[in-house]
Amino acid sequence: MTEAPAEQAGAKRVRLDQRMIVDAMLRLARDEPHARITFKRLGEALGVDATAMYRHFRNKDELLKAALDRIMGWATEAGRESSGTWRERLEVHLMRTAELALEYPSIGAEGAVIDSVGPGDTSAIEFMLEMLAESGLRDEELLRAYAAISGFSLSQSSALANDVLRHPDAARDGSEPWISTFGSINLSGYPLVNRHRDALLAMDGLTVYRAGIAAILDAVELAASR
Amino acid sequence: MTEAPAEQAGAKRVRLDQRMIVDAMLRLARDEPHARITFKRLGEALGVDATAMYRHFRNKDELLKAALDRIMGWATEAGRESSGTWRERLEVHLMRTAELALEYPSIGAEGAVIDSVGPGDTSAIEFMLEMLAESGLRDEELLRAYAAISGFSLSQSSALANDVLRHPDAARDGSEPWISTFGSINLSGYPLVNRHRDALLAMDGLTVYRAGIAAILDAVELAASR
DNA sequence: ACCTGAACACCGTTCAAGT
DNA sequence: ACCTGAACACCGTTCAAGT
Repeated sequence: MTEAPAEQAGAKRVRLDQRMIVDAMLRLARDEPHARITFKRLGEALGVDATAMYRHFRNKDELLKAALDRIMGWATEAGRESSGTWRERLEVHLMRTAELALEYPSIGAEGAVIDSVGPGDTSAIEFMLEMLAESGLRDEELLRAYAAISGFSLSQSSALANDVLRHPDAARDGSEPWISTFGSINLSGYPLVNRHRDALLAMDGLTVYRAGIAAILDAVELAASR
Repeated sequence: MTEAPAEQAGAKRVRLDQRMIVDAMLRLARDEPHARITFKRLGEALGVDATAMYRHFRNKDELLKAALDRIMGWATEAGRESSGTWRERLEVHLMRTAELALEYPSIGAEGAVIDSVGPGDTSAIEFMLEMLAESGLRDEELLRAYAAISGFSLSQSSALANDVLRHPDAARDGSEPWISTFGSINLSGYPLVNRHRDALLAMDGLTVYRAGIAAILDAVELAASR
């Protein structure tokens, strides 16, 4: 569609650095939500050869890691800037995580695959531990709660992002159905599925995410109250 | 390594069907846990050209869907054959789901990406609804619980499988660390991460899975008791 | 020191040709 | 009716050559 847009028209040779590349990658992820990012597209967007990125990142995984870390940092900022109870602030952070995964699908999709462990990721862990410590949990219980929450949040956000990425006509607000169809299956053999058929098909991705978060946080409150 | 093994040495022309292809794919997924399955490898294993599969499946996604549905069916069988309380039986099913994803990494990795919606998948939904109905939950609460559990189980199992798939030396029993390293990050800026550093690094994938399942089922019991 | 561009070893998928 | 094999349009990655 768009002609290869050299970012600065005058510049003969573009001077790259890691920051610029990650910026371009994030921009691309947001602008082309239904396409996996390739070095070719990235190079076009930066006005640079497709292989130029290898001067600054060992491989594509390292690049994705850096981009993912930025997103994790943003999600943590949202949590830090919020006010309210520990649960409300944790929910702000977790919802922002899913929103950002949906906004940058090709990055968010990697959330379950890569552990970035940069400053953004580490600050997210710190924030979650902080909120859970406020709930009253300690030691092993604290860590189990962190595991449950971060595991769910990352892997389910990644699933939501993958859904957008793979379906060219998918909405980006988490409103894609969790179960798209029962196809040609005769549901008479599955009485409960049959009874709840319409409700199951009406359930969207973000609803599933919210349900998981709510359940886990209910369990955290229960454990903390004992 | 291995020479292209035509399955039946005598057969001039191999006669394919969907079942054979899915069988071969599952065998390959189990035997080569650190490699994504390609049509080339699948064709070699079946003694057939790489493009022969297109007679039986529209594309690779449809094939993966069929294989995933088989796995979901097995996980459901494990739950059905178990005895005990609804929670114990549900746990059997959920643990089996993760185990199978780890045993067939290249199939399990797709669990969060594809909704198979074949008989295996549908029977899994039916089983989960059945167990949750036994807990006493009804209607919206039942569906929210189902959403939380199936969302977590599928997406987190898929994350575990991806971990095996992408790391050539990864163990296949879920014992891969959830956080592999804090790299070069100076943890003095993250006091809680720093305090729990060793415990965080000691946490493995299956522990995270168990923690999530336990939390969600605790919440289900809490909701059911009201 | 850093970017280019040819080259390599793959992928999934299509399609005309075989049997 | 079903499998073959050449061909296509991609990928990530390497490396010698440029500047």
